[in-house]
Order: sequence, then C-alpha cells, then structure tokens
Amino acid sequence: MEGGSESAVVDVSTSGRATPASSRWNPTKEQITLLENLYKQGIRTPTAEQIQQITGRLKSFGHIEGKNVFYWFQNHKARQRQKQKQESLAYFNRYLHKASNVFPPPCPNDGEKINSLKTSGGGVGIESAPLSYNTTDHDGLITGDNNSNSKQETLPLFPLEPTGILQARTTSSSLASTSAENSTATPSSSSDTTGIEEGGFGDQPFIDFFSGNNGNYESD
Amino acid sequence: MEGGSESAVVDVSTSGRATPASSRWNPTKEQITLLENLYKQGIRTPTAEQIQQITGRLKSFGHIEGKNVFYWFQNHKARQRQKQKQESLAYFNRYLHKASNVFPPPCPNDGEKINSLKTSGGGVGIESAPLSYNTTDHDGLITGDNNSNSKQETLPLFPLEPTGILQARTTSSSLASTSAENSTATPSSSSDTTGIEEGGFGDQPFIDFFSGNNGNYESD
DNA sequence: CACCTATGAATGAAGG
DNA sequence: CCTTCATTCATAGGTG
Repeated sequence: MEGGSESAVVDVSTSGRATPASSRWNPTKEQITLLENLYKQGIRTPTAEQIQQITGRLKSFGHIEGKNVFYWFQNHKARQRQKQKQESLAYFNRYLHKASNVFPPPCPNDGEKINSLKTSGGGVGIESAPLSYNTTDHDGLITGDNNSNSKQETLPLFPLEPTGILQARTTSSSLASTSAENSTATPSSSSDTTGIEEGGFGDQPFIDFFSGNNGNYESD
Repeated sequence: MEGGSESAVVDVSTSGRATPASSRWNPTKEQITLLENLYKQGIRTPTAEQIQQITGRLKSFGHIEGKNVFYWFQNHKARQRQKQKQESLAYFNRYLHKASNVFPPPCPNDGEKINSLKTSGGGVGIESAPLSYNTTDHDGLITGDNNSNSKQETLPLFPLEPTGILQARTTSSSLASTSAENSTATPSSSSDTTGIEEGGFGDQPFIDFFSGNNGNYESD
C-alpha cells in the first residue's frame, strides 16, 4: 500500500504521538468529549460567537481552529441523523419482511452512547448489539442556546418499487429530505424562496443505510 | 473518537466458532464478485435504493449490512482512483523520461473505465487516440460516474444532479448572526451571510473561520 | 512469529 | 443542508 510516496510530514516533536500538525485536524479525546457534550446540550449549528468560544476552550487541549468546530458540528449532526434514519428504516423494513410479530417495539431509539467507533458492532447487527451504555445524561438543554424542538420524523413507508429492473443511478441523492418540519415560523416574514413548492407528493423513498449503535435524539 | 467506553465486543465463542462476530465485515468471494461486477457496470456511488437492493442480494451469501456496501463502494472507488492516478503518473513519467518518438497510448486503462477528462485544451495535445478505445461503453447505464481528479483540483465537469431536492430550511442559525438571533436570511439560495461561504463583507462582524485570516483578536 | 499488504471503517474537509 | 472526496485508523490475511 505504501506506494512509497508517503510524504509523512509528521514532525515527531514531542514524544508519544506524533504531532498531528500535518494536515487535517485530529481532535483529541478531550476535545471530542467537550464537543459531544455541547452537542448534547442541544447545540447543533453554533453561531459564530459560539464557535469562537468553543474554539477558545478547545485550544487548551490542542491546536484547533474555528472551522474545525464548524465542520465537526456539521458532520456530527449529519451523521447522527443518518444513523437515526437508518435505524428507523431498518426497523420498519424488518417488520415489512418478517411480519412475524405485529407488535412493533416502542422504537429503535436506543439511547446509545455518544459515539461509537472501532471494534464496535460486537453484535453483528445493525439494529442489534445493544452494548452497555449509560443513559445517565440526556439533552440537558441548559445552555444559552437551546432548541427544544422534538422532531419526530414520520416514516412515510417507502413504496417498495418492484420495477427495479435495472435502473441506473440517475445521479440522485442518497438522502432525501423528507423533512418538512419547519418550526421557525419567522415572525412576520415572507418566507418565500422561489415559489417552487413541492409539486405534490414529496415523499421520496429515502432508504438510507448506515448502522451502528447510536440513537441520539436530535432536537432542532 | 476513542470513546473509551468501549464495551468489549466479546463473543461467547468459547468453541472457536467459525463465525467470528468479527468487528468488521468480511466479504465472501461471492459478495466480492457481485460487488465488483456492479462496479464494472458503472456503479460507483449507489443510491440508497441501490444499496438496499444490493445488500438484499448479498445477504444470500452471508451477513452484510447496508453500510458495508456503502463503504465498499466508497473505498473501492477511491482506491481505484488512487491506483489509476499513480499508474497514470508513472506511465506519464516514463514518457517524460524516455521521450520516445512515438505517441503515447491512450492511457494504461486496464479494465477500468477512466473517464478521459474532456476538459479540452489540456495543453498536452496528445489526447488523440489512434485506435478506437472502448471508453465508457457501458451503455447509458451509468451516469454520474466521473470525476477524474488528477492533481490539480476537482474538475467541475458537467453539472450532475439537477438539484431536484428543494428544501426550505428554516431552522437553525447560521454563523454570522452575531447580533441578535437568527436572521433567517432564507438561505435556500445558498450564499448567504453564513460567513463561511464567502466573505461577502457586509455590515456584520462576521468571523471567517475558513480563510485562516481571522480578524480575531485571539492571537495564538 | 514478525512484517507487510489489502481493505473495512471512520471522519475531517469541501463543494454545491 | 446534502453529497462526495480524501485521509487516516485498525485489522484480517498472506508470506518469509
């Protein structure tokens, strides 16, 4: 694999792990912890001010920039969402196939731990592997900025399309935004974008994958 | 994130079961074959639907999940490109050294379909292929496949995906809103005051985390 | 048994 | 926000 052209720009300055001051930022454990904590507080898309503050605090643990924080939240949110989607889908999909038990569980919202990672998936199963976790903390929402908007995305039950003969990927999107949860009523604001409202049924068969053990609630 | 709270993925395989509840999916020959076949069909980044479909078929050969398929394609594509890149480079390098009197062949395209960058005006002027090379003759099956990123920058190529997905996002606060709250500048059209998209430079003390040129008082 | 390679998985960074 | 690319980590599997 090492084609040889390995431009390891590592600058093993300090002992131990080479300083990652090479290319992309690699968060330290502490940084991750803090970020995840903030995320749990309800922060999803921090404002510039918040980003500055967070960055400032994170700098104590290592080099970091504002954009790192920004990206982190973006990615984290997106991925949490993906996982959640997949869970929901897989969960429903199973019932559509099995139908053995017509008593669907409360929901696959297994309050998992914050973030999973390597060596995960002990129980080979997307929806399985209920690893031990502590549901001690949840959305605290105690920060100055919190959006207590519990959005329960209703699954539109994708229309199993039997015409799947050989459809070439029409360059479509993988993730469809079936969401229509617009809480921001925007007080007296003409939220007129382009006038292009959905032509009708906007339920796209969003069939996402991704698994893992995570079921963090999202409140946007 | 080395979350630390890593539950041992132990598996009661006291009898050394062949089923290694492995931490990671190990594709079988059949699965690989099928995947590679699909890849050859032109599928690079399957949609969610396709992934589900593929996964379903692959399940016949062994346990597999959607994310496995997803990752497989991602990795395969990336690595093929990587290989292609270095091959092309080496190939080109060879000619640079030899400077033979003949025209270099179209390209060392093994069995892979490598979209010849039709960027035109490549400058090289050696794009003439004397023999009819089977380029992307995979029928109109595929579509979005492309992106022959060489070393410069991602070639824009044709605009794939007509952005049929329209979403009126009205939630969350973007960056920049340093004043009061979310201005909800109807970011549907992108390019708003996020401060990240581009320094529009207006009246707000937005912080540009990206340019590295932060007017931040926080000097390191 | 140590080392190397191939590859699954994860995630930071961008683009649009 | 959604999609995709690039980079990196971790591990299964082959080889001397």
